[in-house]
Amino acid sequence: MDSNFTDDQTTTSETISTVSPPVTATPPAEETSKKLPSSRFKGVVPQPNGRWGAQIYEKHQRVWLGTFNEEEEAAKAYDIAVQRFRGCDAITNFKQIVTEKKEAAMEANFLNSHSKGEIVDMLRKHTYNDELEQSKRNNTLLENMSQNGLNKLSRSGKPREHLFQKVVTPSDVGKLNRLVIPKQHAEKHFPVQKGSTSKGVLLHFEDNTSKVWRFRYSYWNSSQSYVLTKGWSRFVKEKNLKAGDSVSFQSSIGPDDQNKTQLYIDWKPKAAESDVVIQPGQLIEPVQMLRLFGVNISSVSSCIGKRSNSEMDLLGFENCKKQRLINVL
DNA sequence: ATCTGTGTTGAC
DNA sequence: TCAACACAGATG
Repeated sequence: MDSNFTDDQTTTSETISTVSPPVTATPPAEETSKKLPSSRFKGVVPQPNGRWGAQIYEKHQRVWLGTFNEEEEAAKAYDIAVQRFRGCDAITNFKQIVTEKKEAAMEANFLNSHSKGEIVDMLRKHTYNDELEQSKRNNTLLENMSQNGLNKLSRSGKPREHLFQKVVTPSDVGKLNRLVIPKQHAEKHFPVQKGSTSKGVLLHFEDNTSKVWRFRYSYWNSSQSYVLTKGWSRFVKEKNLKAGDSVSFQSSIGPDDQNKTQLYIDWKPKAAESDVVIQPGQLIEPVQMLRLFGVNISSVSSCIGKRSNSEMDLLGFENCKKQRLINVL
């Protein structure tokens, strides 16, 4: 049947032309017609339009990791996901080039401090790299300022749960007075009755100075988007938010307890591409550079750093029981 | 109209 | 678990 093996590269003579012999026509296994080319990477599947999808399986279910222009990018996305999902012993597409212990530890910490859903979301939106870099900078900053794990506790000492983070778009900080909440996050963390038109609800958020912000939260049928509207522009103004900066949301108690959950909002400026040495105590100026998305997901890595429990939802990890705990920090 | 990513199935 | 395949539904 399939004489269409070897989708090798070797640009052999490709008679792409419209030959189409009337005889049973052995499909070229490429180009438009039928068979999509298989990927040589694990977790990567072809898309009808020539792009590549990444996916990983867990509990008999597929978790979609997004689509990518390059096969290699999709493979890298899978690599990141598989390490978050299955830990350090997971098989990846690319060899893990551990540049520096510190870097590796930072990425490991980054992975461990985000839920699977958050990592998947970053991969889908192609923002993983950006967020990782920001995380690294923040870690460095915190490190310089000494003191440890104050990032997970609110000032009042109550434990916070990170809900999600968004890199704000130009329109989020423009004159529209609205912040679009990515659908996935909105429906997970800020449930609202979709049918009940645009009245929305009033949500209270506390910022890192204990100031309380009230935003109207509603669903816009016209754009099929969840948005924070009334009150948002004031936040943008006071914090001097610029496109590329990030806003993040946390909650105090369990995510299910809608009633008593205290919500928090935080923000951080867009990290610069390189350099920018921040001295301890120095004020951080929001960077005004505007980039689209990150370039490539380079060296994924490492399982240095221990995995903190902190998660009830995941099924057991078989691996990772004997991780070397290297203290880098 | 285009494309994503889900439904589904069968192999490993 | 995994990818191949088809296409419903999301997106622009």
